[in-house]
Amino acid sequence: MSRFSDAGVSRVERMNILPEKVIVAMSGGVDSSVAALLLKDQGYEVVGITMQIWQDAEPQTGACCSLEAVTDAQRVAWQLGIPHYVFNFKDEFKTRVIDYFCREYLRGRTPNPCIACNRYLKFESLLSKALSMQADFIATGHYARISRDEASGQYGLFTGLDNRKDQSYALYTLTQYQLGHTLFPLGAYTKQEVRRLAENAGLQVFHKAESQDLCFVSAGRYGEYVDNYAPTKTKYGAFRRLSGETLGIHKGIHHYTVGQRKGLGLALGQPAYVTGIDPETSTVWIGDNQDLFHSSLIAENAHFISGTVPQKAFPASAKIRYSAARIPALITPLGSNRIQVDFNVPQRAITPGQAVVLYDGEQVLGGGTILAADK
RNA sequence: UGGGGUGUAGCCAAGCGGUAAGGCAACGGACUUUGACUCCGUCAUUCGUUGGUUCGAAUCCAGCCACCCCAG
Repeated sequence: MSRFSDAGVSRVERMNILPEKVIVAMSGGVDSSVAALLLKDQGYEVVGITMQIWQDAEPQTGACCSLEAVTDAQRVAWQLGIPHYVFNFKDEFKTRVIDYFCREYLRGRTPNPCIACNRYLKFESLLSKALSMQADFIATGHYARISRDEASGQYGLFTGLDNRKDQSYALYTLTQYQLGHTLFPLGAYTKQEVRRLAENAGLQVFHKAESQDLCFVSAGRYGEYVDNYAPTKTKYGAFRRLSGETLGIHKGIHHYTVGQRKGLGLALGQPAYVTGIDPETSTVWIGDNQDLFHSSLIAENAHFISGTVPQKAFPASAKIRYSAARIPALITPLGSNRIQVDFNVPQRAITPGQAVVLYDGEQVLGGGTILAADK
């Protein structure tokens, strides 16, 4: 079975017009490889690009952008018969992702580097680069869908059809302009189907493990990463109960996040969780699981994909972390790009720095950065 | 150096003569394109110590050591 069967002849070629050009961000993984494969089969003029973002000579393995990624991506591109280039985005990655990442932790907040990487690296820097190369689109291996409403001309972002792999959460910052120049070829596929497509096409990456963990930090050592990044700004502090009782000494607020249980070293007889972080006093607040539930939050830097900021409260569903269910909520615009989200059901561990993403069914409406849990 | 009490894994703690529960923590794994959560698994050949009694002791007895409390 070969992907070179005539089943792949695209509508574009049949229509006998110049094929549209698309730049595919190839990480060397299964997903972006199949994205390129699908686009090629659909008749696009496909160019593969691997974004070089690692900082040192010690790139991580098993992450989305490691050094091995380049050779894997090259091999796939060669198999597909498409050009492949490696572009250096090291400096931008440093300022837009790593600096942000460390800065947020030092502020007692919990960053989401994947969202920042998507927003600035892929859909600003890479898109800009692609357009300068006369490309019509960029494409990635994200599990999400884009559609255009013919009547209004508006683009919509939707969840990936494979609910287990849906990555729309990390794409909520996209704009109409970006959506108009983006393709997500995997949006209608399941992970299983994607692996099968890769296997059938003879791509050796079909069995590669899922990428996970931070791509720029060794597994499980992000705390040390921040320590090294800003050795003079990290400092020890106290674990304290809401009652004021001091329970112990912690390694620095950047080692903790709201809802965290592991790594506290507090043997209290009951599981202990981080309920809050105060950067002013370097206090990490400790409580029980039940202390983590809140039904309301305030988010800042709200973004609406439609480009129109709602003026009055509206119902939607929302999720407060990547792997969470969408929960019915009432969204209230507060002005200054802030929104209030009131959930029907209390949510566990609403965490400052993380994103709250708003949905209408399967459509992503937008989102914001959580400032604080409320009530 | 009077009296009383307690000594079981990093912490808490069952056990009361029949061959070391449980919780917390820790560690490992699964899950996961962020941080987390969750789930699964591992974790005392040994019960402060030295002897004794017994077929058999963490469990009974004695000495010693440590800590705590109450007294003068």
